[in-house]
Amino acid sequence: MEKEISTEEKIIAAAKVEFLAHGMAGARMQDIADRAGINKALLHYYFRNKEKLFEIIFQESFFKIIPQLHEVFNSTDDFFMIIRKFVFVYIQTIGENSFIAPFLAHEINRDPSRMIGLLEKAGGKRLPFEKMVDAYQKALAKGEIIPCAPDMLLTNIISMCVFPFVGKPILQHVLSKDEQAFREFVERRKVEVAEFVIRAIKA
Amino acid sequence: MEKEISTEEKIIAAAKVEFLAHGMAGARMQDIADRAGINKALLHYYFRNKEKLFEIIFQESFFKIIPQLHEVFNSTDDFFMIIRKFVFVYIQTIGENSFIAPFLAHEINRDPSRMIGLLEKAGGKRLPFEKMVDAYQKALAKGEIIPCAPDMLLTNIISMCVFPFVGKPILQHVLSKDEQAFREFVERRKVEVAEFVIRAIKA
DNA sequence: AATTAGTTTAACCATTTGGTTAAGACTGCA
DNA sequence: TGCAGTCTTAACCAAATGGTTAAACTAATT
Repeated sequence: MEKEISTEEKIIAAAKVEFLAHGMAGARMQDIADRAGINKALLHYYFRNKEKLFEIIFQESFFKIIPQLHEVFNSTDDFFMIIRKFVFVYIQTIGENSFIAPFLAHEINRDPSRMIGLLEKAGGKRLPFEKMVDAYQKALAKGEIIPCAPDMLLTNIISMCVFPFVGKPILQHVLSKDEQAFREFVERRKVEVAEFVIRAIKA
Repeated sequence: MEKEISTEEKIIAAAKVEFLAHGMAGARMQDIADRAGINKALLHYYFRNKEKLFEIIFQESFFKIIPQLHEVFNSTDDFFMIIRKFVFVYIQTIGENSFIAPFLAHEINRDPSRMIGLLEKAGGKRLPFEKMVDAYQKALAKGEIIPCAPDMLLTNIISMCVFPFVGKPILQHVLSKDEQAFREFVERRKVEVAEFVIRAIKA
């Protein structure tokens, strides 16, 4: 039985590779067409123009690594377990699509309004942080953690989860890690980052 | 007494703005010329081509926020003070040039070899990490800290210092901070990140 | 077989973009 | 004053790039 990949799917896949590698400005429609095994005219037949095609890739990438937050913070686990799960799932997800983080970082800095538009349209207005603050306050009331600004805490956690992928080439070089060693490093971080955070905030 | 800004300086300043805002692929030579108040031919008279001009901006940006590491780790301070100084200086430096971090992140991911070439040419081959390991081992021997992988520790510290600038638009939105609030947030981080790290590793 | 709608292609077009040319202006200096 | 080197400009060029057109192919539908 065959795979049956539609032309549209081939285009999307090719566009993803090109846009993630070179960004909106650096990607070439001709290269996308070549990679998809079609010609430029067909590309424009399926997706009117570069902007439209980019929008699709951006959106798909964005929602692949942004909104995992909600579910984790909804659970009835204690605060430390929430942190463990959050870190694990987040590093796992980004690691499976490791080119997305630097791509999004660049494109969002270039035009933040695109991201804001997406969030406003799709999401129930920025719940994740509020949910996280709730969990934090409960833990504080139970005396499990020391007082610390939740915005600081969340920023620290996200930074440690995301940055290794954005700064991968620098870290790889500074720490003398080849591809294999870097993968193992990321694997360890799935649990060690959480323990690091917990040691920093436990009462 | 006049300012006396040479044409060359005007070009560099203009190129910096355009390249940092749009990246190599997105920046336009015409825009750089316009911003510098000259025409394109003069631009090419001073800097042969786009690549050459980009190289200069990249290099200047790179060495502005990368090698602060050396000096801090050389001091005779105890480990905790080293961390405090490192975090403070690093966030301070990046904060003063807040567009450099996302610019470098993008360009280094696009072509890591450029960074590696720069480091090999200019630096005494990746000392910072070794220096940091030394300081770590001394602190461990004195029983000041618990055992923890130095590569993890360094990655955590750098992540928390750098990421807020790379992911600024996202963080700003998630945490509902306007420009002013974000500046104050960064200001607080200059000391709080270090204390966070210290709590996580102290014996 | 004829019709029709969706799909695919080769050739073409207009604009943008990095880069060049040739000539003029300004400067210090003999 | 004239000369030489530096600086500056308007006009121009070739290639790349996003996008279009019109024709042709394919597969169901009548």
